Amino acid sequence: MAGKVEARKAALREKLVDAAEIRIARDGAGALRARDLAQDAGCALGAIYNAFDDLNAIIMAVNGRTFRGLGAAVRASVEDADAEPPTRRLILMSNAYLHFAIANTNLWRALFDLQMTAEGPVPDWYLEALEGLFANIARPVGELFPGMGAEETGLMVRALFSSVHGIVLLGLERRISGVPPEQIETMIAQVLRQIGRS
Amino acid sequence: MAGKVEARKAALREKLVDAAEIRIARDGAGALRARDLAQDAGCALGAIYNAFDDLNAIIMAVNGRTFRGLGAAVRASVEDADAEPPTRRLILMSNAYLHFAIANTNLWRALFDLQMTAEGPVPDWYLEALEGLFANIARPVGELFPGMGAEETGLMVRALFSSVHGIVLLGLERRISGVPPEQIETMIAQVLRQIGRS
DNA sequence: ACTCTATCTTGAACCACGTTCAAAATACCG
DNA sequence: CGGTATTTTGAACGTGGTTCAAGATAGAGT
Repeated sequence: MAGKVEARKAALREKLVDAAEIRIARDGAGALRARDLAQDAGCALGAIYNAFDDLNAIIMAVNGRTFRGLGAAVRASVEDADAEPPTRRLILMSNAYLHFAIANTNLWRALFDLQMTAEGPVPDWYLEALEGLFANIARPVGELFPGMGAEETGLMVRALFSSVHGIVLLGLERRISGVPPEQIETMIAQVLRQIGRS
Repeated sequence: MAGKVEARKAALREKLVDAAEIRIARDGAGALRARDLAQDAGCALGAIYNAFDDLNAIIMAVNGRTFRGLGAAVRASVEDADAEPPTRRLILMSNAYLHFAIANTNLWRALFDLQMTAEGPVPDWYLEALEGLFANIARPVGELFPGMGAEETGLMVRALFSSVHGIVLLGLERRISGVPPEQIETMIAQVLRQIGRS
């Protein structure tokens, strides 16, 4: 039984990430407590630090799952929409982004919270997941601006993603924006339609 | 000497906010420590809680200053630009926003960090400051879309602000965006010019 | 099967931090 | 100047992430 240790460790890691996902989804990443996690996973407090470097590493593992789900949601929103005009596809993806953020607010927020906490480099899979999102946006943008150079197109893709992200981010902050969620779709459509208007 | 106590208290408050501003600007709001602050202000640890409810209240006081500075910077950017076309004025304001964020990254970040921490309502002055920013944007937007209803215009104003905010936010996160600061202006201009194109 | 060694697991302990509070100092009033 | 109210103080409390030495366990060699 050479892999027994490995298997136990992997099982513990999975239990910890499961528990962390549930807690982050319910209470936000800032409310994650090592002692709660140990209790949920049925392990000792110190065992967490055998499986992961620190709590942040667990949050990053949860972020990995979240990013996969987000990517799938965005991709699915345009899966059968090849025939739609590019602006329409951008709006479909943005709405998918919005509804993912609404349905998983705390998990989604954790994705962009690595900012102020950690200093170290962002893991590769994180950047790759982001590039995956950008790739979806790049197709309709390329159709909208056929004459645009590659570099400028890349900037436009990032600019559009950031714009939609900003609208969703502030829009979900009801206390600040004062805008009901239904109106967020309207704002996204306003901006994207103006941009895509030929 | 009836006002002596008041004056001392006010002086302490000011010293605390000064010290907090310096520390937040240098290390970020998350690195603010009550003990450091007490040392900087030359008061006892507990005295902080005589002057303010808690550390968050000090951060909010700093946010008040930051918001005033941000509002002034944005206003100044279009002060002598009445003759410019609306799109140009939107770009001027956005660039002012960007450069304020670049020059005061940590202070600017703190403005939008009240999200996950506190639950209570946002103070009135905060919402008013935000409305002040929106009012600046509303003028050029009104000129760009003369036929638009008041409600729709309001949404467009918020949508544009959120878009620029998103571009600046992710743009300054070099680790994520991989876009050099000079390119952020380009992204803003790309989006705003597309939207304002008549 | 039985060591023996390396590894894992455990939870008490450590440290940092926000916040509180009773005592000491100070201010204000008669 | 004496007495009361307020403020200031910093030690102490509670919480929470992380560590570590001791005990438990697994796998290899015989």
